[in-house]
Amino acid sequence: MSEMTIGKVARKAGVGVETIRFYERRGLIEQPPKPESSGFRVYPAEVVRRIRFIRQGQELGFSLKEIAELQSLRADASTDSGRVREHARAKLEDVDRKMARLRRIRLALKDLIAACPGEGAPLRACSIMDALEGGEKAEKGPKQRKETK
Amino acid sequence: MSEMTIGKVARKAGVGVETIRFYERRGLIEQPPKPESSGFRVYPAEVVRRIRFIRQGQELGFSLKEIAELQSLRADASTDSGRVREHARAKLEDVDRKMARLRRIRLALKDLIAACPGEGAPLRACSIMDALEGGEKAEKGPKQRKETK
DNA sequence: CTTGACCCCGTACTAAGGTACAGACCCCAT
DNA sequence: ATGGGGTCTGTACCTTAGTACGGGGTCAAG
Repeated sequence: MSEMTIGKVARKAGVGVETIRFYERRGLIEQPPKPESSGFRVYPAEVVRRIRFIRQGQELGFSLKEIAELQSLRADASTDSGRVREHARAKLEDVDRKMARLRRIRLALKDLIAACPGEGAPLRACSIMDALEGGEKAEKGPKQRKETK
Repeated sequence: MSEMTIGKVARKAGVGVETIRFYERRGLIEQPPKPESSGFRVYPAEVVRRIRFIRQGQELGFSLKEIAELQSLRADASTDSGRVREHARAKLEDVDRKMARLRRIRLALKDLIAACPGEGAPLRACSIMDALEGGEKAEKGPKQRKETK
């Protein structure tokens, strides 16, 4: 039951079959065995998970190249675990940065929502940029410093 | 001091001048006044912030179109605050979804790092996909359900 | 043994988001 | 007044990530 043709994988993963072949060319998913005569790709169920991982990664702003790197990060007997660890650490920092930014945007959106009354109410003026401002160390002091050039 | 030419803005924001003009064409930054004779764009300091917002948004997986929408979300006397609130709420959910995904990837990376010993050590086999598996409600039961088609 | 639904490969086309000229203009320091 | 930067508009080109064929093979049902 865990073997599927490309079309079925595509439907399950919510992408087109062309996309799967494209990912294969890019090395994002290993090419599956094509049993003699029939020449059709036969996929293990797991590939659906991998494709979904790819799409989620993209929605988070990772390029296909970065996603490939993430996927190839694996700790096992055949890899240099030190290098993998370092690489993973770098990616982790990346992720943490993204999360920090999302948190700021999140707060800005909440500010904005709070500024918009439900039905008839005060309505404090507010934009995303203003709201972000609040979240940052807004330098209030005298504005003469640096960047004279 | 707060007025700048395009080149200076570009340097401060860390992008090329062409990029700024491109954003202008796309309506991501309003075109600044070009004082008579000189014909050069003159920018207020604020535009640097806006450009940085655009770039951060992109790193988080928002398209320029979405970023433009975010930027135009503003609560003030001239807008329909109800619509703005709804829109902001939708974006907030978007952001929350992204954060949830990042958290999963984050945990997977930590698993991976933990699986890689510092200098000589056990080394548990582990890949991103395996680590993500752990984070999800991995259905362990008998695998015969649904998707017969 | 034909027909409809899939699959194969290869190549071409798209859309988004820039990036790079070309040819001309402006400005100010020497 | 002139030369080196910087800017203007406009068009062309590039990369990433698909999407869409065209021409052909496969497979199971009827």
